[in-house]
Amino acid sequence: MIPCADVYAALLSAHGAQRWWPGDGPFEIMAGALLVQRTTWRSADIAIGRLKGRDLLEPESLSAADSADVETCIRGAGFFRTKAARLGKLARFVVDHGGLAQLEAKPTRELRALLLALDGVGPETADAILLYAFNRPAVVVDAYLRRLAQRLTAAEPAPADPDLRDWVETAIDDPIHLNEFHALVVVHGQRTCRPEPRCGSCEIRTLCRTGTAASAG
DNA sequence: CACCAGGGTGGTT
DNA sequence: AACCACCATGGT
Repeated sequence: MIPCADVYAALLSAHGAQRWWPGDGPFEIMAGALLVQRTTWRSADIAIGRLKGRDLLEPESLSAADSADVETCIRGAGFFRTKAARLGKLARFVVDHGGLAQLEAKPTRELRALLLALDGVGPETADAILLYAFNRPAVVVDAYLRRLAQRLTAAEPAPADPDLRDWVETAIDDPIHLNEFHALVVVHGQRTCRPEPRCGSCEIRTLCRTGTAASAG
């Protein structure tokens, strides 16, 4: 398989540095990771703004908030009942562990296990939180990366998640570049590496081998 | 109208 | 382990 470093270089050349290091603190990033599930960042960001406007984007206030108030703020981000309940559990989790500083002091392994035990936090969200909120070297394996890998390799069956993780880890090991790589994969996936049959003219198509007669050119 | 958007959970086979 | 329905709104 093509080295991940080559793909990284091609994506960077095609799209430029994304600089996705979100600000406004770890807890907001954790909440954002839950809110953005199966929706757009635009919708999630609006929900974040509404929560912040009511001072609900802090562990203490959110854990004590009325669920209906949270639902009102985040309705536009979809699955609002489910996500409101999960946000409450996330806030409670942080409070019960003595605040963010206590969590930040934990080793990555332990922190990941704690995150995975949370309602609504699976592998992708846990790694996104580790990377973006806690600045740990985590590989985010999402649908865009799977699609990109499948187009790169035309493998049948598609590469498994652990293989994708290893593929990235062997090329990139620091959080800043893992962050940038993930951002580039997402941007590329949104702009051109679209679901079939609307796969666009790909900037890194020289690296792709789709195996189909129409696009093998 | 059909499909997609930075998933995860619980139940079924 | 693989597969499925479900959660729900907003944009194209």
